[in-house]
Amino acid sequence: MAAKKQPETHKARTTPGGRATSYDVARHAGVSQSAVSRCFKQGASVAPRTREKILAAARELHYYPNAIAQGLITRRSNLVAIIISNLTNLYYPEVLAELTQRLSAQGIRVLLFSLAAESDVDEVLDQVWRYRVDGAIVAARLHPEQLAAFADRGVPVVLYNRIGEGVPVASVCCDSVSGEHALVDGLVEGEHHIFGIIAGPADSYVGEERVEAARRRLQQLGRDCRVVRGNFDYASGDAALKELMRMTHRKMDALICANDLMAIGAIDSARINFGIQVPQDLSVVGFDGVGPATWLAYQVTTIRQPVRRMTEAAVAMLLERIERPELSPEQRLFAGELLLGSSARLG
Amino acid sequence: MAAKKQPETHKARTTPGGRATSYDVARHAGVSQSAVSRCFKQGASVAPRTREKILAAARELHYYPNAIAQGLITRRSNLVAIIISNLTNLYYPEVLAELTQRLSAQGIRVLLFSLAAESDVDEVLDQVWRYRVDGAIVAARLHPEQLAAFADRGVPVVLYNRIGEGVPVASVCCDSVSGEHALVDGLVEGEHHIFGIIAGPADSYVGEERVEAARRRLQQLGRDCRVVRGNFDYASGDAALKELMRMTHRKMDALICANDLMAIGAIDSARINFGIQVPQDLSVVGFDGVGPATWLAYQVTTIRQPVRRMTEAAVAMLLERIERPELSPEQRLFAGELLLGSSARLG
DNA sequence: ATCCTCTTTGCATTCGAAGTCATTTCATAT
DNA sequence: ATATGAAATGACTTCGAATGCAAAGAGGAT
Repeated sequence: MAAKKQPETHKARTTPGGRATSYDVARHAGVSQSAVSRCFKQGASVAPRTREKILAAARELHYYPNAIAQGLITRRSNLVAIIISNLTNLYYPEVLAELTQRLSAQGIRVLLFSLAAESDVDEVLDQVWRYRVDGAIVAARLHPEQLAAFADRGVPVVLYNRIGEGVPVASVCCDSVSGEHALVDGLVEGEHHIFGIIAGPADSYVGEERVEAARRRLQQLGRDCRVVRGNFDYASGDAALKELMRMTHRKMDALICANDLMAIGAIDSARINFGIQVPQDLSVVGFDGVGPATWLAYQVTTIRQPVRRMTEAAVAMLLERIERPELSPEQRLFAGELLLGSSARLG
Repeated sequence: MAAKKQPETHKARTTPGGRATSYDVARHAGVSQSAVSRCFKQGASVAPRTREKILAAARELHYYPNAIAQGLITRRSNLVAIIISNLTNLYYPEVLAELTQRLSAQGIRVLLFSLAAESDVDEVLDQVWRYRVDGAIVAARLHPEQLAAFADRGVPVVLYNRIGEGVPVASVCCDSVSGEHALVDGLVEGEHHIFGIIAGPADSYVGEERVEAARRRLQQLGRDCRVVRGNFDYASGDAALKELMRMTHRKMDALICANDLMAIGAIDSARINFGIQVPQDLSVVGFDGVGPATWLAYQVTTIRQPVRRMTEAAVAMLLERIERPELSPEQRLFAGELLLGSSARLG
């Protein structure tokens, strides 16, 4: 009947209000705490009858293993930090949702950190260390020292759409170069002459990379271009377009934008503020393949990032590194898909 | 020199790779572990000189208190679960970012759960219990039993833009009724005659509430209307518009949409598929006040939800209830702001 | 110097589950 | 019936920080 003897420090608490512990379940089922623990561990040795008893007791007491206590003893929190700078980017929510669901499917929980300003990174990292996350997926700019901190602490990181500048880090990116080449080549073949570029903010890795790629390709093909900087949002697309129209005396006939949102802002601005026809008078291309890019009013010709494959790769790489921290940094580059919309006349 | 005597079970580990514990810091500073603990606790009694020594040692060893261990002993994880059904909704990313930042500012971390399907709720809750979150903010549909589970376990919840159907629960919502009244009144005064409504999915609380409010108001004012169901996304706005045009033999001149995204889909569809002028031939109104609603091409007349105030309230209510679990459920209703765009001719 | 109070400090215990090790149970082989 | 190995089980310790309690120290008043 009664279990041999259990340290009586754990007094009976039949869980009203408070939550049941493995001791409660053990007492209820007339077994030891160890048995309860084993019962919830895959592949442990428990007799079928005992398991039944324990599971019944657990169900009755609404027992759920305390992940906090598990984390403490196993040194595995099953938590992964996701650090994203600006969730309002329109492209990130999709990424976040995908990552979260994929990690969940692997039994891993997401600790979300959303930055209002890049300067908040250090405070965020402070918390990341405290929670002993098993790893991190980062879509925000990290200084080399910050990356080094991850390495020092043995916390695997995977960067999303950025690389460790100078420091080797695992990362997944969408290939800006091939994407921009496809766009530029198409535009050039489409007989455009005056090129404009709307760049992203200077501190954006992909922004700079895309613009550089486009610019170089244009140069290779003997085309000149004007560049104006935006900040990835709709309003800056509008503003940049106005600026470019001024700079080119309204002669610009091809516009390359560092992301879709600015492309959309520019298209609206061209049509509404200047009465310009897109794509007849002006071809506009973007990058990302966000939802609004396919809206009837825009149908932006753009490069769609393979978000599903990228997030899948990010999660896979992270999990690999959690299991085997010695794995060397690897960079995976995914080609985007050219989405032929009707915002540009490609050749 | 050496500290009196410390249980020698904690062997010297100078933290290379592994992370320093309070014992490591204690040894390094020549004090007891308790002192280290107190040093990191607000308002504890530590002599200034000792504090200095300890902080220096902590800095040197890169010590960060283990939040997992803290959570175990204090029974406070400082974690809050945020459960959101569809992050792709365009409205939620903003909410999520706000919530996350506000909670962070309060020293609370966010455990994010994003649902692919509503049926996943139970699995998610399982994890919520395991992680002993201090509370939860939920923007997803919960059954009464699921809500009861929160109450049983003493985990405070705040619902966002939904209410506990039947069960009293703390919640913040944007007032659909006053919002729709303003829109409907404006449309009626603007001399519209054939009204259409694009509803949200049947399982959306706000969707149903908005449509009901609009419908009743129209009825009060003696106007009839046709209702077609969408699912809150762009494509369904397009589809619903087509359906409504068919139903009204293209005579509809006022369209009320349960959210902005469908309003935008409908506007595009009207203009592009039917060559209808908005707002000259058809007035369209939405709800939410999401980013794209203010784009030049749309300028949707809509009700903007006071997201900042709502998230602030949600966080405040949750924290209150974490401190004082006995607080009774409260429902806070925020009036939205009528955003006069140019997608509708209001009187 | 003595006594008393208030502040510092350390010891020991606690949180809840995992896992090591030793012991018991049980089925099978002889 | 006995030996043997495998399976099942329990006692105990551990993870890292917080905290009640008692002891030690620091000032102040007398």
